[in-house]
Amino acid sequence: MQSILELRHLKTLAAIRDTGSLTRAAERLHLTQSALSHQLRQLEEHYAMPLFARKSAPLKLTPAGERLVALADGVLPQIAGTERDIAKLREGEAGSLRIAVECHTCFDWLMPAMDTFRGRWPEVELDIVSGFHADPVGLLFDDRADLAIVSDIDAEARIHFAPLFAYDMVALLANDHPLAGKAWLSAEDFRDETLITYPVPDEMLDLVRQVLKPAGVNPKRRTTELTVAMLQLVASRRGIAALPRWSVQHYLDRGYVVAKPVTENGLTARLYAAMPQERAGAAYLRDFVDIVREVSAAELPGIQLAL
Amino acid sequence: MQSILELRHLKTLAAIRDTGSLTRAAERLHLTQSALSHQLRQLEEHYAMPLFARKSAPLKLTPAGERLVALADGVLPQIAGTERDIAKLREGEAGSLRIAVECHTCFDWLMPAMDTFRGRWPEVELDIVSGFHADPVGLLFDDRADLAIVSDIDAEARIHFAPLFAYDMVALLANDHPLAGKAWLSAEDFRDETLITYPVPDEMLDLVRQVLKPAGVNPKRRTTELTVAMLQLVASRRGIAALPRWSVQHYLDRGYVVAKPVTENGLTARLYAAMPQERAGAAYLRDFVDIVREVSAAELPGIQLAL
DNA sequence: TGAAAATAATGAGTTTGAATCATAGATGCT
DNA sequence: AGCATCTATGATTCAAACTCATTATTTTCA
Repeated sequence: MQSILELRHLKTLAAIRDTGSLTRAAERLHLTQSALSHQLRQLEEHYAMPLFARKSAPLKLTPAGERLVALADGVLPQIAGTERDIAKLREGEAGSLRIAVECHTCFDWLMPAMDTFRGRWPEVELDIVSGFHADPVGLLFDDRADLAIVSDIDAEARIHFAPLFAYDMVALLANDHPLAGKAWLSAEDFRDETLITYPVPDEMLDLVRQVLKPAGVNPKRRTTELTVAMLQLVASRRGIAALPRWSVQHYLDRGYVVAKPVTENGLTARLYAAMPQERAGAAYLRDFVDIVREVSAAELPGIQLAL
Repeated sequence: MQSILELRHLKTLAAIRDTGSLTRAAERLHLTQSALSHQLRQLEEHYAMPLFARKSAPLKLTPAGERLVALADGVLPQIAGTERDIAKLREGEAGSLRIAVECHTCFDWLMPAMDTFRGRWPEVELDIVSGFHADPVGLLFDDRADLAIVSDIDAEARIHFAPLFAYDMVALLANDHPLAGKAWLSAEDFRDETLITYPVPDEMLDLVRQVLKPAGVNPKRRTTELTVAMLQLVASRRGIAALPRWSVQHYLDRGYVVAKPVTENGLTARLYAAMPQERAGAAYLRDFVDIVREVSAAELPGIQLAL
């Protein structure tokens, strides 16, 4: 009558607690909903107790379930810590992580991710390659950066692209803007407007690169460094901006401006971490990618981890 | 490239550290040596590092192995604690554990086992049924005890016998005793000696019940309550005693008296915990049995857990 | 040092059981 | 009510954990 409990079960329980449903937990663990249901049934049979109050959404834990989740919260970080320590033994404590960033909004999630990383890998030299570069991947080849945050994959043989997350870009308009009545905006809608952007090359603006340029639309421009300034200009009817929905959700909730999808199907931006192929196996680089995904999923509303 | 580590591996590593060999660890885990060897190889491949320094006995851990064992030491008790808590949720905190003991030497391991038990199950009423009873199992039927420590299994249908451990009984003689030259003692050797025992009925003395009585040998007796007093009498050439080897190892190491096996193959005593069948499933009773086995294996030299 | 004994590693074969697939049953939402 | 979403169940598949049989290695002891 020995224990059947394995770490697998603890990971499942923690995921269910985090996501509130078997289906979403299964997705996160790259398993099927059925697999988790079977796991749960096995545990409940073994302990001869229910672990979740069924017939309720979100799934609610029983005291026994709570106890197991508390165990998971205690144990899983210890496991992760040990595996990091072993990677350090294998690869050495040190290393460098110079991050090249091309997008302004990236700093919103990059800072907390770097904080977490610094705590876990204190010996790794952590830095941001300053300035906005038209070709951040080039910095990898020149050994001026170890990792670049990019928004598309160019088929570079020597570069490994690790998916981070995806999110919707939305166009922002003044509440009383004539286009505010439309369900979504087309490229043509931008032709006679002023486009408010960050001061970066066109190739780095998803809206321009993926929508306006292909349609031959090239509106007037106005630039600013700050997201709040862009919102201020939009609200003052000085033009239209396009930003990640998560970066402006706060202002949308307060009715400060309105958001419209770009094109009928919306405009989805995808972010990747680009690394030199031969170093992509390094534990601290892979852990950085994991941290970014964790932190972003927790802090940015409405992003998708699967892309 | 996610973790393959499971609790199974941690249990294996801890067992190897405790026993110092794959073979003994496998025995303890009720697996084959081959299974553990495969497990280890899998782990070492996954971490791309050796976990043990081969070509040495006892097996010596590498730093990575040490780290994993440290993890096991941190995690496994948490698992056990959680499973106890769940059992308490299922069966209630309370209960009673009145222990009937028939052997004097049992107190040597019973006290520390009870201490550990009290820490883990503070709500269970813990008691020793005092006095030495000729039929401790009878106390179970009368509901005057919940568990009895006995040295043999009578085929009682309503009683469950959980094996505790086995050990060798040895005869103790003064260093210059005439029989001290023999390799082992037969029943006949006792005929003209004085047998020094605890003051209990003959049925409770393994030597008498299993060796002397069958051979029709009934030597003179002298009794005392205390083990040290028995050793004192033996050393003073007042007679021969028979005690568990583990209980007198300390004195043997110091050459205070000499020990001889009884009969050519020795006299092996076996201890069992007897419980009413219908209550044998209770988590705290099963945990008590586990605690006794753990504590005894750790404190009593030369006992066997498998019997 | 060399032979015998003990222990670990290896590879093939078997079995277990964890996951998936397909589907039925619940539950919640408008 | 009825549709959409989520969970449970049973059959099936498949990976991998274990055992068995054997070889290789290490330790012990004459």
